[in-house]
Parts: sequence; structure tokens; C-alpha cells
Amino acid sequence: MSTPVRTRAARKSPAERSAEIAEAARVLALEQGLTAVTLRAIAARAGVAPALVAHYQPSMDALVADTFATIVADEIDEVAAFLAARPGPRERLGALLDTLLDGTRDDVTIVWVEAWAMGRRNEALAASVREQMDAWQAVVQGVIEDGAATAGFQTTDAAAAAWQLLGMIDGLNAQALVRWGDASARGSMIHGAVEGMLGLERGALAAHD
Amino acid sequence: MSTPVRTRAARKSPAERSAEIAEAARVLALEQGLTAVTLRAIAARAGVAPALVAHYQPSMDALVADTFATIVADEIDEVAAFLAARPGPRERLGALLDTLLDGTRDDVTIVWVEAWAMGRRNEALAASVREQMDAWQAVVQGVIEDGAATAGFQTTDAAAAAWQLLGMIDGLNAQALVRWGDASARGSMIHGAVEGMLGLERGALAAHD
DNA sequence: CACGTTATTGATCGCATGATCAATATATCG
DNA sequence: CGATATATTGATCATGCGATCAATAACGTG
Repeated sequence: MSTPVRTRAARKSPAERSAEIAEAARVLALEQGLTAVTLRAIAARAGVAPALVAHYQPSMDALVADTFATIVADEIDEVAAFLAARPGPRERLGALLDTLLDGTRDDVTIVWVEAWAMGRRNEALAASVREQMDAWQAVVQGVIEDGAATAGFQTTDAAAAAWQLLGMIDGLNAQALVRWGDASARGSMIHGAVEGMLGLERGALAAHD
Repeated sequence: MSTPVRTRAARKSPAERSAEIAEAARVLALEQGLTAVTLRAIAARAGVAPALVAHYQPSMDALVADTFATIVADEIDEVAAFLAARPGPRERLGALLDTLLDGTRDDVTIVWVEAWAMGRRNEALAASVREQMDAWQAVVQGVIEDGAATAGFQTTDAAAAAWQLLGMIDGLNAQALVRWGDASARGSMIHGAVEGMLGLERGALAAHD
């Protein structure tokens, strides 16, 4: 039996405690989804009374929205850095597809799906979702514009192409959340699709590892 | 003021009452999402005591799962009939993309997104989701196989291509749920993407209206 | 018309959620 | 060392959820 008894939490600076609570929310969201980001669950994880969580947050809606934003912003930074290490737009685009569809980020996918659903009842979260979608789109659009300028990507609307690409990726990942066992096949045909979308020859986006 | 007073409901046959409850759940899900499919909300909508809803259903999880299945199965039938009226695989595939991305089915999209999220905590719903995804995939796979046999679709794995296609569609629709205002542009580039995926010449899937 | 079957209901339980507030304990400062 | 500021807490409220069950009322049948 785990003993859920809780001793009084050590007194800490507001900044430190606030950060601990945010971190507890982040871990909880990645492990069990945004639905599990609840006043009491966070308090238990942070080893703190439920009231303290409320004390440091204007509302749970806001905390959920912030948690979502943190998780996704981290992922964007991580992937952007990953892409920056590639030599050119074709490699970057191929690597983008591969890394986002390799099944290693299902925890983030769950957060996305739940955010879409919960956003209809949590306006702050909905705003965060739109914001992070825009951030993702900016990254992808940058790659496509670069490719159009220097690598033969044929598109007159890089912004729309970026949205299309993100939609494809999100949909495939969301699907894989339910249809277990196809993690490997998840991105098997997306290279051909994207090549067709951007007027590239077949195989243009193949991995170079 | 709407008067929420409820008179005793007329006595009806179990079959009829059961159908009324299922219908109330269906409407509620389409109007407000699966999250709103709740014991009391359905009872209110059906003009019946909450206990009666419980009386006719083994559990709310089961009712939610059935409601989801009904809604999606209806949509599949509707779209399948719509496709059957088209002359050939190319027209069918183009029409499939157009009708699923024209933004007129956002109510169903919400149901899908919520089902993905809720399925993690409702096993019956998760099973329904897998079932309906398979049904959708079968329809799409049929079109692709037909196209491979008679219309030059180039693919060695119609099943995988069908999954890919559904993923793209679902993702774009889910995105549009949050990013209002791009309903018209939603499917602007998917024709090119699918043409690339299936090795078709550009414009092969253009509408013939 | 009386009676029995059963559709329907009100009341209630247990649990979980977010939120509020006076009370308490602790760190720091004078 | 004492006092003040404040981080922390327990208790509690209001709300909503699913579920259960004895009691009630309506229908159909004999």
C-alpha cells in the first residue's frame, strides 16, 4: 500500500513553488493526458495541498492552457533544432515527416487530441491551441518557402501547403493513437503524398541516413 | 423563461422509448459533442426522468459508444451512396475528398475528435471507434482497388493508401475545427497530395461538375 | 370493471470536480 | 529573540456525474 499521507510541505518561494506546480502539471499531462490535469491530481503529485494549487493559479482552465502551451512549445523547439541540423530543404522536409510520424511522440499527440476536444469548453485552452498551431505552421512554412526558393518545391502558396502538411501529420498520429500496431506503417506513404503536393519527383524526400 | 417542469412521461413500449432515448443522444452528440451525452441531459431532452435513461441502458459508457457508432455509420452509408452515383474511380475519389472536406460535417468531426479522446477512458467507445474506422477504411480501400484495376491508380498497398488518405482527411477536418475561417481552403491542396500518393498525373482528381 | 404487469419516477448514494476562506505555521527581518 | 509577513493548509461549499431501488401510476388483459 502506498501511504498517501502528506506532511506539511516545506515553505518555498512563490516562484519555485509555482514552477513545481507547473512541472507537475506537465508530467501529468504527458503521462495521462490533459484530462488528468486536475486540481487534486496536481496537488498530490507536487506533494502539496489542493488549495495551494488553486492559490497559485487564477483557474484550472488557465493552468490547463498553460500546460498545453508549454508541452507543445517544447516540442516545436526540439523539432526545429533537429531540422536546423539538416543540410537543405529536402532533407529538412523529409526529416520533419519522419520524426513526427515515428511514433515516439504519442504522449504529445494525446495532448493535442484532448486539447482539440477540451478547447470547445475552455476558451483559454482554445486560444493556446490556435497559438501553437500557428507556431507549428510557421516552422513548416519556413521549410517550404526555403524549398521553393532553393530546392525546386513547386507551390504558389507555402502557407496553405504548410497547413495541409500539418493536417496530414496530425491526422495520421491521431489515428495511430487508436489503431495500435501500425506505428511502423504510419508514415509509409506520406513521402509520396507530399512529393505530389509540392511537385517533386518521386523519392525526392527519401531519408538520407 | 423556459419552464423546465416535466410532467410524467406517457407510457410507451420499451422499443419505442428506447429508440427515443437513442435519438435524443444522437441529436445531443451532434449539437454539443459526445461530452454532452450525459444521463441527465439526455433525460431532459427526451422529456423523461434521468432514472429511465439508466433503466434502458446498461451503462452510460455503452450509450455513448452506441451513439458514436450510429452517427458514424450513418455518415458512412450516406457518403458511400453519394460515391456510388459517380461514374468511375477517379470521380469517386475526387468526390470523396471534396465532400469530406467541404466543412458541412463539422458536427461529425467533433464527435470523432471527442471519441478519440474519450476512448482512452471508455473501452466500449474505443472498440466502436476501431470498428467504424475499419468500416471507413473498407470503403476507401474499395475505391482505391477499383482505381488500381481500372483507372491507373499506382499502388501496391491499397489498404495502407486508404489509411493514409483517411488520416489526412481527419487531420484537416480536426484542424479546421479550431482554425475557423479556412473552411474553403481546407481541401485546396489535397488533390495534388493524393495524386502524388497514387502516381496520378496532376489534375486527375479534379471535380467534373 | 378489477387486477396485475410493468413503465416510470423521486429520492438518494458515492464520487469527483473547481473554488473560497479563515486558521495555522514558518521564514525572515528588525 | 520577538514580531511581522506570507506560504500553506483543512474544512467546506456548490455543482455535476453515474447508478440504484422502492414506490407509483398507467396500460392491457381477463
